[in-house]
Amino acid sequence: MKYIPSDIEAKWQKYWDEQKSFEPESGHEKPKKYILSMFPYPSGRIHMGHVRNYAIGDALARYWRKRGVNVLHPIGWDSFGMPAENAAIKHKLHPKKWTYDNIAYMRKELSALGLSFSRSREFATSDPLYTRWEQKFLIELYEKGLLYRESTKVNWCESCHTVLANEQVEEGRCWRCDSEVIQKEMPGYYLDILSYADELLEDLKKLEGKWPQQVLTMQSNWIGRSQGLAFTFELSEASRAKLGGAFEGFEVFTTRPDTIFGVTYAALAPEHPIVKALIEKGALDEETAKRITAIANMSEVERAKQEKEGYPLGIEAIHPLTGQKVPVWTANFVLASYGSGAVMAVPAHDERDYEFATKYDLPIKRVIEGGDLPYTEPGVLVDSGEFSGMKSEEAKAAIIQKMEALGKGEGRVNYRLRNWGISRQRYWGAPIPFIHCPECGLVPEKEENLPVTLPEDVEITGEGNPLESHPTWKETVCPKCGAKAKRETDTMDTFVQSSWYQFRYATDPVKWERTGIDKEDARYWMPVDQYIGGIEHAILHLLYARFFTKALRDLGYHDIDEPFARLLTQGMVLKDGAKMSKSKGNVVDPDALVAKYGADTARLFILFAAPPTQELEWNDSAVEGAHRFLRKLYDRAVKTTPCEALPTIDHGALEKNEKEARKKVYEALKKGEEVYTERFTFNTLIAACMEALNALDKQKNEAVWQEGMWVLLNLLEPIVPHIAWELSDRLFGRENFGIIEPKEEVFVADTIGMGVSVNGKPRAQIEVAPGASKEEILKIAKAAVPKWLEGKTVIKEIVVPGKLVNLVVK
RNA sequence: GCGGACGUGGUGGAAUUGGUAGACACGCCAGACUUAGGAUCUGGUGCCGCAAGGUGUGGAGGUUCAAGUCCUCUCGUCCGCACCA
Repeated sequence: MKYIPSDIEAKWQKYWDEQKSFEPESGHEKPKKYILSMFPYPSGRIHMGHVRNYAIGDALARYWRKRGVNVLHPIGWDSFGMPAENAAIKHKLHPKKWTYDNIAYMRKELSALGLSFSRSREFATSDPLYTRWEQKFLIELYEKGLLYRESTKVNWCESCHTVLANEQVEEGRCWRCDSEVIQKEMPGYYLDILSYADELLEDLKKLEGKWPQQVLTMQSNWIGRSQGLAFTFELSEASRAKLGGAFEGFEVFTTRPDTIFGVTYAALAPEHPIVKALIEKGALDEETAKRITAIANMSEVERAKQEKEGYPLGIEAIHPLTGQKVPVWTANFVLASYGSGAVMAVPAHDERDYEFATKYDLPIKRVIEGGDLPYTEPGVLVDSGEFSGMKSEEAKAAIIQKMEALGKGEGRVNYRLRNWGISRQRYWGAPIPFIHCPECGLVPEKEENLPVTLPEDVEITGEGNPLESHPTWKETVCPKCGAKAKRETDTMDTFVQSSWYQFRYATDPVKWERTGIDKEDARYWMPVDQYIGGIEHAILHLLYARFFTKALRDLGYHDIDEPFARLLTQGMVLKDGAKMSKSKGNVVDPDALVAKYGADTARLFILFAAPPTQELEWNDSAVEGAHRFLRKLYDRAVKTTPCEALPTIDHGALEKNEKEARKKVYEALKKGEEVYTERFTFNTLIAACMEALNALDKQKNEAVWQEGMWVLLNLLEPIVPHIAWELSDRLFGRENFGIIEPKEEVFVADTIGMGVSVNGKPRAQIEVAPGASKEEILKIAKAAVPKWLEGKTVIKEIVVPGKLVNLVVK
């Protein structure tokens, strides 16, 4: 009988479909596992990255299912987004049709891989029912003050014609299309992620050891919490007069209040209101004013590349503790977007201030003892009035306290994190359910009118927002007063949808229709026990999803703090050392691979070639190798006699090769436990199975073969399910798909191999009886290496039972 | 610049607590079977050497009876952050 993957795979896929084999049980009594691979964007076809992602998730889901655990392993579609509109422009297809056609096609592709997804919970984020609940959440967040609308400078992508969140700008470029991002003043909706900043940071500790350290570090840096002192620099009287009394002073923030006595100047961002006012009043010479305006128009990224540059503003601020006057400058390195856009400058203890002071010949005053300037380490204060002699930490607290007592400042925490701008000026997204009423202002849509859906008859040109230019869609009435009003035409960032989809899956589909997230279901299934996805989402999606989970908790929808208990970040799939991409022409098509070798080979290779967290280099001949193993497994199984139960074997009566084969089989079984539950290094498990099959091949005992197949097919089922179900069905009626306990007797060896080293160099191999004493082992060891002991004295003997003997000689 | 990860045969990778480095696989070499083979099977394969033996985990030191594993320095690759006061 020949191994024909296509026949076997079609047969079992049909069976699983008909039997609804992978639906979770609705009861909440059994132990559960929620295994989730990040859902795909329906771009048209699946790629190898998907295959890897879902092969890992499927292996875990199938493993737990065999252990009798209630498993939720869902799939869905992150189906709103720009590419659908780009396709509409290019191919004259409606975004909705394009999207749902893609979903249908990709669903087939995934089915062909034999993935054990729950079909009943599949959905797309563009489904109106999903939008309905999402809009409801948004309105509730608004009512709670966690969503607001404001006009401010935003990141605008000229190519995508839309606003981007801070997280979606990478080195000044759009995360999706890589074109340059400009700053533009625009109104938009913001989610107050900042009010969760502390919790988001604090809860990273709970994920320690369960998420990759790298991701935790990235999130922590992104949140960027810093603690310090905020205080107001009052302007001198003359300076106030110069500004026409419009400003009393300006606020600054510092994390080093201990260096406050070292302040020799203050610096404002070029777009600071005081700078603007001075320019408007003509208080600065024309040349300088021009230059400052030019800097203010540069992006932060551009500015970062420039040398430090600044100009004296001709005004003075009063030091809050010494009363001395310090000059106020504007400088290109002061960020308008952080803190209050102004800083106190301590050149002696800050590298940037030092560089600037040196360039413009500003005074430098040391207030911390220590090495060469600029000295940025903490230390003992000098020349700091009543605080001299204190250590930095102590002084920080004392100075904050003093400033608070004087009413001149306060201890404050600042974050690098900004609030999440969710407005997008695009068509193919979830509408933001608000209405602009000339009388009542911003009004949420009534709940019974949800979801606010997209109009179907739109023209998509890539220019402007199609909802804005639609003739009638935005015309509506105010839900409050009934007057004529306009609908909001912004749609939501698609990251909103992926921030809570884990709750959609966790809810029974029938309950979902009626009530949205079900608290009891969420309590049972959440959090996701194992989440699997690419490292590229380390900040964006994973931070948003953590935030949204907490926000929904506080709206009362569930009581989970963190959505993903464990996270595995898979490595990329490469070919010729580069990421697969159409433009490089190095794409390996999963469909073609499945057609040629079958899904099992594709899955086996992708899990065997590298541990899941590492990059995986594609190798066609290694795929052949994986296929060869499956053919061999099939061939040997066909030659094995079927049986109904695990055969009983008298281990003591076996030949050496037979014992060895059993040992390898049960070693593989033990490895399986570890790999499926803790380590996820499927490559080592597959290697162990290969070793076991090789060892079985070296003996002919029928019962040993039966037992070997019984165990190996069980172990391999999560990885190569079709062939495993087929063979197990024929040989054992699938009775072997349960928990198999390792048989300890096979690990009791007649003799144990040990290495003998002399002066640390391996010289010989010996075989000793299992219970041999140290003396006996040494005797055998010495007899094995006469050549190396001749004429020498043994001065030290080290015996590590079962491992090696090391003789130190002189 | 700062932070992190990694560096093992021709290749992908094993080595879980310091204890026989290179499991497993790819490739390659030789042979068997065959009309043929890019099928299958057998054997070999870190490097140098006919061998004995030597040598070997990016490099240099160190700790230890023993180091891929621990420590110090250094080189390289990749990733993240990048004036955040």
